[in-house]
Amino acid sequence: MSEDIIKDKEEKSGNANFIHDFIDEDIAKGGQFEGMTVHTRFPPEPNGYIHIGHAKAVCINFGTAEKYGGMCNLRMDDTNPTKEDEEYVDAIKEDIEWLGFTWDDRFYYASQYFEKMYECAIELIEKGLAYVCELTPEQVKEYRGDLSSPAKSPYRDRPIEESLDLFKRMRAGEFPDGSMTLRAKIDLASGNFNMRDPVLYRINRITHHRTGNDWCIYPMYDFAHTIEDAMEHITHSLCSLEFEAHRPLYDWVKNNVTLPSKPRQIEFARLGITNTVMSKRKLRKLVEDKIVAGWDDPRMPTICGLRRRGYTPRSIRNFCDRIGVSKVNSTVDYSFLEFCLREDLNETAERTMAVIDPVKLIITNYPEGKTEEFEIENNPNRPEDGKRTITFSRECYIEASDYTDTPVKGYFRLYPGNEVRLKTTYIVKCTGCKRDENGNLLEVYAEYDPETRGGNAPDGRKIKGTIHWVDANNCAEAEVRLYDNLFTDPEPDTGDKNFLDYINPDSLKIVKNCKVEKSMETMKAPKSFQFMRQGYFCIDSKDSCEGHLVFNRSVSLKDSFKKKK
RNA sequence: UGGGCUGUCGCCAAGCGGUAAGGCAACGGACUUUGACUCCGUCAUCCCGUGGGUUCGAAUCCCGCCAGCCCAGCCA
Repeated sequence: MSEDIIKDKEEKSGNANFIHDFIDEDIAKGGQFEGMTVHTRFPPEPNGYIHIGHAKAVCINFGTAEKYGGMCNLRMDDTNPTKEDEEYVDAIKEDIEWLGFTWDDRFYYASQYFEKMYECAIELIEKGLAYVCELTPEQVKEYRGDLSSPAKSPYRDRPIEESLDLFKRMRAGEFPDGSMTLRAKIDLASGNFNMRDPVLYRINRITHHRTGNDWCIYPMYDFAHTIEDAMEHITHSLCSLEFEAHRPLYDWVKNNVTLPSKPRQIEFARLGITNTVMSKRKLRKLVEDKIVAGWDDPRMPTICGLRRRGYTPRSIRNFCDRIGVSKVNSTVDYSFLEFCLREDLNETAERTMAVIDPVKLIITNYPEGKTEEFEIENNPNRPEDGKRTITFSRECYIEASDYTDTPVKGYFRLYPGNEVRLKTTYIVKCTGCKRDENGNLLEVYAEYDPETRGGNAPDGRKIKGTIHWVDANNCAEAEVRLYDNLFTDPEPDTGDKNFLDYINPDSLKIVKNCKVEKSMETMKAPKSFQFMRQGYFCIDSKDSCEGHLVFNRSVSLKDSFKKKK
């Protein structure tokens, strides 16, 4: 990660982080972490695209390693071939890389430890800590017991030699799928169901995307994950809160199997965002039901969706950093994510003028056929971004909302008799407009003051309104996509709500025939633009956001104007 | 009902016994060649889920209660 980002973190986040406190304690007391540098990992299961919730986990794991001068591995947790596919692996790597994190050569698959895991299982059996169970899935469920009564497991006292033999034959493929499992012998009466002799291995004949048909038995998460972490010498395994109840099992495996290290698992709260669903199941439903165009639809909270929406890697990283790390279930306001983006764009995005709802403005006293050139800064906040040349002539396009016949108090854009500045060029005085028989605005007329080239009045008169425009004789046409939240309910993801009932029918509006500066034609993107609140436009080039147009008037200012009335 | 975890402003979040940081949102105002941005101000004063207790002093320690979340996949 680059220095500016580290600096950002220090400056922008005043939040403490309890994980750091734990690690500080571990370092201080030495013990199992004596002489070890902090080592973390991000272990996604390659069964879908990663979203902003994963980004939080990525930032925490990579960020923690970085803070302590350690390393963070990227590991595909592919222990269940039923759900996984190699196609997601590349997508996940691409998204994490885009976020700005690197893992160098520390990229692993859980499946590469299958042989080691098998050996660990043998060790447990030999120690009398695991046994082969022949209960059917239904029976296991039936025997599990409940809150007040312990589980039953008729095979747990099977002789070690017998379990050993059976387990080897399970691996050899002698038994059908689902007929047997390897179970840990822990505590059938535990209040924690995860400790009631949990399954360690199941038989499942499915071709694995990495190991093909080498295996017909696959390890379960709790058993496998602990071994993966230990094999990679992970010191701190940072995961989300729902694994809290699994920690005793993680520790059990860690303490009963001979492993190269003993990692510590620390859990943090996962991310929720208002008006958004974050569960993979629900996101998949949105894609399958064609409610959105795909996983990378700009309304999706996926990293690839946010990328097309115009989010920058830095804005997402800053967001993840500033929401803090705690154990409280929380739902962050979408407006906070937007704030983090605006903050970044305001600083870095190059501006271009564009008109969404164009109406022609004719400057009646400007010579026909004449064209002038003006230099305009690409980013007023960053002179080093240079300037570009735009043209000005007798006709230009302005927003229809920048004209009114009858101004209400506080309106200081165009109306008959009023003066307004066309950004960077001249001050013009409105002289009227033309409408069709239905009252639709066709053209607006104005006269310019030749003495005000550059937008300054020699007599020092104040001009309250400045509006954006594009040269009608030198512009391009574009389609603009206006995006809003996909859901109308703040928490479509929770409770017994049917999240599909809260789909926002206005989450996408396509506006054609928008006018944009000619220079935008030369940008790589197709003529399609996305829109975000506060007037930031992005050019949607399918894979990435090629640029941003900052354009304040049309929505946010209209809104604030309404409020002032 | 068993086990685990959590409760500080509308939303995040500091605080770790000494008298409630910060950010977002909101609301005022100043400034402004995009009514944006920026800047200034307001925003928990019988209070930190709640009831007790300990203490000179508690959001912070102790006990009880209430609320919410997670766990009974051969998912992760």
